[in-house]
Amino acid sequence: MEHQSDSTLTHRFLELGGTFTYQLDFENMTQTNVCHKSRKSRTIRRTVLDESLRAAEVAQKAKSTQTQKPKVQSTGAEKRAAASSSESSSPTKKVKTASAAAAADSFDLKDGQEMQVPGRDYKVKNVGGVYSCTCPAWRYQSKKIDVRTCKHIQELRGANAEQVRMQENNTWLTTASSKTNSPKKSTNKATNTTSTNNKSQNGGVLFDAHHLTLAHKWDPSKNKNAANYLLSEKLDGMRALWNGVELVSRAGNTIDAPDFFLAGFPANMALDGELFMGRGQFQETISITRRKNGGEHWRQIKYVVFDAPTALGGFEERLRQAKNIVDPLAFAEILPHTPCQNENHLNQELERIEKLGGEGLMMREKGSGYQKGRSQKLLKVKTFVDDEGLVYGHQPGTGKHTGRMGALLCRLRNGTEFKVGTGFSDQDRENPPSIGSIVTVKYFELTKAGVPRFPTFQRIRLDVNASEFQV
DNA sequence: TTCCGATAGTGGGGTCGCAAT
DNA sequence: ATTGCGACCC
DNA sequence: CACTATCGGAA
Repeated sequence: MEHQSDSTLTHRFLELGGTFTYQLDFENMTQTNVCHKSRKSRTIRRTVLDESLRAAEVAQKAKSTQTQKPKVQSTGAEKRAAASSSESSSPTKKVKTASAAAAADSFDLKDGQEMQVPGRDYKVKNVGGVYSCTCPAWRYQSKKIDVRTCKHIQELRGANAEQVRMQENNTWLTTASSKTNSPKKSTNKATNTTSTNNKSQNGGVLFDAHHLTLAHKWDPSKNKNAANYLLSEKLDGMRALWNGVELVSRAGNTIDAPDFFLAGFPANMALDGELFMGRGQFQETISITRRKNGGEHWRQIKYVVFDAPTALGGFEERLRQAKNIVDPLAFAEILPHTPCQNENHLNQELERIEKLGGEGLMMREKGSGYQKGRSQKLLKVKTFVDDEGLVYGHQPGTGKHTGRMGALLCRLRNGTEFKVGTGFSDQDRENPPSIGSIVTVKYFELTKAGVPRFPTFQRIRLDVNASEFQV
C-alpha cells in the first residue's frame, strides 16, 4: 500500500434540490458528506477508495479498478453483469482461498462449472467448492459429499489439490490444521460475504455451524408417535451457535455480540440456541443482532439454549450438561422442554402457545443423539393461514426459470401489495394465473407492515369476486 | 415397485451496511 | 441526506 | 423462511 499523505480530496455534485460536497480521506479510509442545504455532515467508513477519484474531478464514470486484495475482484457493480452471463468470474462465495491456491498449478473448475470426463461418460462438477462426479466410485462413498473424491476429480485438479481439499473439509473435528498464523479470535471480521471462517484456522473453535441440526415439519399423516418427543416453544429469533469462541449464525457468520453479553460463555462446550427478545418481536431482534455494534440494545436479548452439540449423550443428558454451564450466565438460559403425552396434548400445547403469540412448537425425539443436518429427530409445528390475493402482474423468472413466471404480483383485499414466488410447479410457471384472477395464498403471519410473511401459492380461486379487493 | 432423505436452486419480507447519488 | 443494492436473517 | 425437481438408496 503506497500511501500518499495529501490525503483528502473534495468533490462537488449537483442534485435536484441542492448541492453537497464530500471529502475522501485516503489515510483513514473515510468519506465525509456535507449537505449544503442543511449544513449537516456525516462521516462514513469506506472499505475501498477509488484512486481514480483522487486524480481530478473528472471521473463520474471510472470505478472498475478496485485493487485491494489480489484474489477477489468482483466489485458488485460488475457482478451484476457477470450474473447475467451465467458463468465468467465466480459469482459469489469466494470461499476456499487455500485450496484455490493449491489448485493453481493445475486446471480447475469454476463455481458452478461442469465438465465431461475425457473418454468416459461421467461428469465432474464444482458447486461452491464441493466437487462431485457422476462415476460410481464417487457416488458410493459413504461420506459427506464435501469429503469425497475420485480419480476423475484428481486427474482434473491434481491429487495434491484434492488432498488439501479433503484435509480442509475435515479440520473442524481433527485437531490442528497446522496452518500458519494465529487465528486471532474475534477479529475475524469476514467483512465481505459468507462463511469462510474456522475451517482452516480454528483457534479454539469447537463446532462448525454447517453441522447444526435442522428441523423437518411435523406431519400428522405420517403417523408418528407424538409421545416420543419433548415439546418446546419455537422461538422466533435468530439461531446462534456458540462455538467456544464466538457466536455465529447458521451460515457461519460472526454475530457481533458485546462482551458483557458473552461474559462467562464456556470455552470448552459448544451451545446451540436462539437469540430472542420476546414473542412478536422478530424484526426488532434481527435489527439488533445483525447490527455491527448493537451495544446496549443487547441487554434486551437472551440467548436461549436448546442443545450442546459437542456434549456426549442423548438429548436430555446434553441439555443437563448445558444447564450447569448456562445457569450462572446473565444473558443465557435453557429452553424448557416438556414430555408430549400424545397428539391431543401436542395440539393443545400448540394452541396455548399460539394464543400467547408464540411462533409454534418444536418436537425433539427423546434420547436422540446429536445429528447434523435435517432429521426427523427434530420437528417443527407451525400454523399457517389461508387468504386470497388479486393478481395484478407477473414477475419474470431468472436462472432455471428464465422465460417463465418467477413470482405473482398480488394485492390483499385491503390493497396491500405483495409477491408470491413459491408453491408453483414448473408447469404452473409456464402458464401462470392470469392478471385479474384471484389466488389462494398461504402465509404464516402479517409483518409489522401488514405484508404476508412466507407467502406460498396454493391454488386459483374461482368463487371470489374481484370487487372485494381495493385498488 | 414405491417411498424417503438429501441437494440444488428457485422464490418471499425485512434488516443492515456500503457506496453512489 | 437519500437512495439503491447485495448479503444475510427468517 | 417455503417450496419443487431430481436422484440414489431404503422400504
